[in-house]
Amino acid sequence: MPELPEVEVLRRSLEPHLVGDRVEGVVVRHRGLREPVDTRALRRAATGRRVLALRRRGKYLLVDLEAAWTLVVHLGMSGRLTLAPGAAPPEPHEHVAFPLASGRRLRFRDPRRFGLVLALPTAALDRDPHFAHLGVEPLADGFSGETLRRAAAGRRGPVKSFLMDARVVVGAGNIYASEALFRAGVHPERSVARLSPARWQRLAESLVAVLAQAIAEGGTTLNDFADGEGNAGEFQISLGVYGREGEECPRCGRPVRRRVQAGRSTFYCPACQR
DNA sequence: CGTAGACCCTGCGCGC
DNA sequence: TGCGCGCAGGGTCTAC
Repeated sequence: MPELPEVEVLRRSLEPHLVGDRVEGVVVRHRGLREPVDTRALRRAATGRRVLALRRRGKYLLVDLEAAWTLVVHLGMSGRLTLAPGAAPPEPHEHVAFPLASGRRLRFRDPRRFGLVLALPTAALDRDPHFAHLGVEPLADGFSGETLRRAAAGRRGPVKSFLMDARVVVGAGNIYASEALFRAGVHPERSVARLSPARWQRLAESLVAVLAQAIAEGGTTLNDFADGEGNAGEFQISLGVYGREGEECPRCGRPVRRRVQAGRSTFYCPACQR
């Protein structure tokens, strides 16, 4: 479900409802996520704390709490984080829930259990192994083609894998990597060693533009993405190539192709992307 | 060192 | 209708 735009849409939708509320407890129904849920650590960090702010780093949602604790939530492929009335019965796959002083419940649901919920000291986030290796934020000031070009120096391999490498730049997953490459006219299998500075710049600008537009349109809802209030996104209407194998390229009209790269589907137009 | 592939897990849509 | 297969928005570990 979630790449950078979806997590950012979620953050914005939850923020006004969550900030100022207080976590009253932690309910863990299934601790077998990407990493085992540490119930005691979550309770110690969160119980009785007010929510101070919601932030995002890459595809991680960060819930800053009093006493310098931060809840870290990653949605994996199928995770959802929503606010529910406190009396609502647990949904299927509602693995972790946080009852709130307002009477509501923040619930984490994740059928595939590739997601993550943990607590860390706020000041230690950058040093934590989950974050220490992460690359630049594409929507931060200063991100440019030069950022990408420098990171690619001495590297090999296809540019699509490079764009999805969180050690380089965070936030682009399978959808937005394909879309940024399409907008930039860059073939997904082109080697990073063979891209001119001008084309790196086009690629960086395309990535920023596609992420920003996706956020503005509420994210991409292919199957089940919804923000914290349950609203679906609309960016899927604006997708140029992703999931459109065989359909007409919106630019040249020739059929969009799909091929598997590093185990993931890549969609592209062989005529427009070189 | 960097890259490719397997793997974690459940659910859905498709073709037979 | 039922069943098996392939596929799915992520990340990490291992083998080369």
